[in-house]
Formats: sequence, C-alpha cells, structure tokens
Amino acid sequence: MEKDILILLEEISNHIRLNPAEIDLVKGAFHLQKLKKKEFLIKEGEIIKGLVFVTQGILRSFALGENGMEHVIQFAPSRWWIVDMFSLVKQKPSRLSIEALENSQILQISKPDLDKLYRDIPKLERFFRILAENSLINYQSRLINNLSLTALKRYEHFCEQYPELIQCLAQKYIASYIGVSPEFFSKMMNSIAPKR
Amino acid sequence: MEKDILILLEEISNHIRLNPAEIDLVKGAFHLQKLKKKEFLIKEGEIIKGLVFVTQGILRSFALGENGMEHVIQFAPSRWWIVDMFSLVKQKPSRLSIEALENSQILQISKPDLDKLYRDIPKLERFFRILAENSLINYQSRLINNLSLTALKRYEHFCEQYPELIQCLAQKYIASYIGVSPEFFSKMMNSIAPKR
DNA sequence: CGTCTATTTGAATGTACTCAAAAGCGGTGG
DNA sequence: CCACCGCTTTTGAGTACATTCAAATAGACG
Repeated sequence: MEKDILILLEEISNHIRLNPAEIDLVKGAFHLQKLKKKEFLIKEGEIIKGLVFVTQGILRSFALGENGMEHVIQFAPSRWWIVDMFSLVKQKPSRLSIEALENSQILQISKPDLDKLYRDIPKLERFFRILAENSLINYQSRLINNLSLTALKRYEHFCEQYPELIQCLAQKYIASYIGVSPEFFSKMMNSIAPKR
Repeated sequence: MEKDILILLEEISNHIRLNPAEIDLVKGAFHLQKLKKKEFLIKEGEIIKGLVFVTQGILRSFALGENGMEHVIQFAPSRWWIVDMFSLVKQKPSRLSIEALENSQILQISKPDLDKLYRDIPKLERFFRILAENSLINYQSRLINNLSLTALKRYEHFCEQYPELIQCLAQKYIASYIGVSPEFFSKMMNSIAPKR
C-alpha cells in the first residue's frame, strides 16, 4: 500500500533529502509483504534475502542456543529495520530467525536491489551508514548492560528504553531479550510487585 | 610518519578507490599521535574527540561497572578502528575509556574533520558504512555468544577469532572481555590445562 | 468448553562471584 | 646483578544469582 512507502520515505527524509526521481527509485526497489502472527520471515540457516523495514506489527529476531533455547536479539515494531547483517553482508547462512509476533506488514529490499540503489543514489550510503552506526550504539549499550548489570537492572533499562513494547510482548520474550529464563523472570517480577 | 598513513590508505583502498586529490584530503584530515603504555586516550565522561585508527601497538576500550569493575569492550591492535560511537555520534559523555596497552601509534580524525571529509569525498560514506556494518556484525555475534554460551566456550571462540591477541594480552583483560572475573578465569584455565 | 501455550511456584543444582591471602612475575633502582 | 616493590595470577572457602526440572495454575483462542 502507498501508506507504507510513505512511512519509509518519512524515515529516510529524517537524514537525507531525496528528489522526486530518487523517490521513485526507492519506491520501486522495496516490496510490500504481509506476515501473519507466528509466520517466519527467515529461519536460521537460510541466507537473508534482503533488508526489512517494518511498517505495521512487530517482528523479532532470535538465535537458537545449543540446548534449543531461544535468545531474542531484537524486537522490531513499526518504523524499525530488522535483518541479520551477517547473513546479508556476507551472504552466508543466517544465525538468526525472524518471526512476526503479530500480523505485520514489511517493506523488503533484496540485496541486489539495495546494491543497485547505492549506485543510483549514493546519498543512501549516508542514510544506511547512520542507520548502522545507531544500531551499533544499541548493541554496544546492550553488551555493556549484559556484562555489568544484574537481571533486574537490565529489565529496568528495558522498561525505560522501550516503554511501549512492554505491554504488547509476552513476558517470555522480554525474559529472553534481557537474558534470563522465563521462570526466573517470573519470580523477579513477583518479587518487585508482589501479586496484588 | 608517512608509513602510518600508508597503512590507513591501504585499509581504505580495500573498499573504495581514491584519486590523488582525495588521498591528499584524507592525509590532511588525520593526525598522528603517540601513546605510551597505560596512557589514556579518553576517560569515561569525556566527549570523544574523533575516530581513531591504530597503526602500531594495541588499545583497549572498557566500561566501568557500578562496583568499579572494568568491562573490556574492544581490543584494537594495528589496523583496527576504535571509538565510542555513542559519544562520537551524539557528542555526549563517553561511557567508555580508551587506554593504550602498549606503546602505540594512532591516526585520529576529529568529528568536524570527518564531517567535512564526508562532504568532500562522498565515497567515504560507503567506506564507513561498511565499517559500521562489520562492527555491528561483531557486536551481534558477541551478544549471541554472551547470551548462549558458557564462559569456557566464549573463551574458545575468542581464541579462534583472535589467536594473535592471546599471547600479548594479560589474562585479566581476556577474562574481562569474555565477561568473567580474573579469579574465575584463572580457575577455568587450570581446569582445562592443569599446571604442567 | 477444551486444548494449547504461557506463567507461576518450589526444590535442588550449577555457574560464576566475592573476599582474603599467598605465590609468581617483571621491571626498576641501587 | 640482585633485591625489592607493585601488579598479576593462583588458590580456597563461602555465597549469590540464575538455571533446571517438575508440576500446578492461569489465559487465550478456536
């Protein structure tokens, strides 16, 4: 739908200015796709097809541990990007799976189309550089938190950083994101807000 | 020294092609700096001056936990970049400190000069986009490892990934990087290779 | 209403931490 | 060249944070 593309263009225009011809190129390169709740966009081991921008709903990416445990790497609500950068850049099998947590709509651009877009609109290098830098900042912050904070403090950080996500996520996903078992998370929650 | 700049240009030329005029611009934007062992490039709370490329020696970046514990975020041997991206991009106080572990030489470019360079040589957006993407991949990989692997496996991964670093780093730094206390790390090492 | 999944609760366990102290190692100055 | 000092590594005992397993309870969805 046209509305989804507008959301994307709005995001891009926060960082760079595109002229009408360039806007058309961008429009043509991204493809709308609908995902149903619990549908997978990609599964671990596959090679990522392209870069994904979420316009509606929520996706999550996660890695499987040896014991089969899922570790949530990222939540992507509307207006967020999601991808396994490793798989996209190196074109090797993904360590991550990506799944819709709600019925969602995404705009996807394939790697060849993205590479072409970089050639046609060099300004986009700037946009995606900034995007990668910001993502980098988030990962670094999360790494520091994981190394230095207790589970409770990591949860509190999460609440501050993503207040709107808390209400719409099953708590096992939040537990996984902050890096604890669902059982422990449950106990932790009850210990700070004893059952009412 | 001229040699240091050549190392930098070599790195850049792995990804983009610069003409002689552009090379001169790059040369002019980076400044050589020497650091003595244990000298700090920046301390937590300061605002990062610029982006750093190491040409000789080794630096490390680390964050301080609440208890005063140091958490190594990155090692940067020769040919690596090091920075607190958060502080550089947002121009806010750094969460990280950066210290030389050996006598080292670095090339530094200030944020204003970097911004100017982006304007003068748009191709550099591409180079630093790729750089940020690769760094992102590393952080993500490390995050997954921290979430899903035991300390011993994280150490084994570290050995595979940075074999050349192991011999020249004090083990307390390796312990900190993989996220365990030096005491525990020592016990772990003796348990896999009992004293000879 | 029944089934499936998510959450809670409890007990036993494990991985890694803290604190304290001893031993090892390396560099520096006499 | 040796002795000393400071820092790193080792060792041990006690502890904490979080996990695992099992089972009960609660919710959500068709």
